[in-house]
Amino acid sequence: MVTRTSQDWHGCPIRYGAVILGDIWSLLILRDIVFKGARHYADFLNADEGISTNILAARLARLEAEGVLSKAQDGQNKTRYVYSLTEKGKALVPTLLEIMDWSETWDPHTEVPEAFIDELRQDRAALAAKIVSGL
Amino acid sequence: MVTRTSQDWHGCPIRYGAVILGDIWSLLILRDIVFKGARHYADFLNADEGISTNILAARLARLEAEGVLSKAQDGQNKTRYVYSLTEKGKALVPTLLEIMDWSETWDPHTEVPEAFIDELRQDRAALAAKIVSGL
DNA sequence: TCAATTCACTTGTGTTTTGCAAGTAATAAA
DNA sequence: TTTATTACTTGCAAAACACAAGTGAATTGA
Repeated sequence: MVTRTSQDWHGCPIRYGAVILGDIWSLLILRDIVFKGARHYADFLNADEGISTNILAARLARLEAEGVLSKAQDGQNKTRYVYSLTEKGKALVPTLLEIMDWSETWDPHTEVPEAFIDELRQDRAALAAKIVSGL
Repeated sequence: MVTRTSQDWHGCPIRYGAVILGDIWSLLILRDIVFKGARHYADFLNADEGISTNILAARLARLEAEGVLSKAQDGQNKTRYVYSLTEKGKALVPTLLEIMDWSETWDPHTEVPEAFIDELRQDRAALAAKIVSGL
């Protein structure tokens, strides 16, 4: 049987995607890195979503293990690590944009800048490429 | 345009989307309804993912409360209920397709029929419309 | 007609995960 | 040398979850 923590989740594309996207904290970490310029542990902690430090550490480790994030030392400073998206991680940007489009349409409280949504709906691929190039 | 330094998005679209998509079971329920023709409680239970009955009931209730699913009596039979996607729920199909595209690309174990992936990559909007029309 | 079965759940119990507070080790700055 | 920063780990209580069993309404079969 397949449980939530099972390693054997492969085969179905939705189920595979759910390993990363089917988790609130992983989604918010990706958001922070793509749209808010988060790069360090403290950036994610201070995103005001209230993630616990142990959960953040676990999620970062999992995203790294899944090949979505990579972790590297930050220059000279040996206490700092920089988290960045791998190619596999960057390839999730269109999915994030699709979620944003859906939320903007269906949630009355969601407020995305109009220029952004216009750009998104006019040519999503171009916007995705632009965002990825700025990462 | 929205830059990485834009901090003040009043209703964050990713966070809103995470309410529904940031949950493994909700994603799998949506998959079952869109791609496997699941309509009844038992269909979701027997999807061989090992969801517990209490969790399934909780997720169906939440998806209904969020306006993604609707629940109706199944014809004469008063013990059966039919779950179906609302317009808001149908609007999630493109996101599911995007996830499938990503998984097919990045997970070597994911197996999506080639004809499906071809159709998806050639004209995703058309495929989404076709799937939605069949729901 | 009435016991058996189907269906959609709910309840109880033990386990796992999470939230929260505090602590730690390694560097860096003062 | 002391204090601060950074990225965590640890411990504990609370919540969520998995699993098994049970419930009640409706339907089917004899």
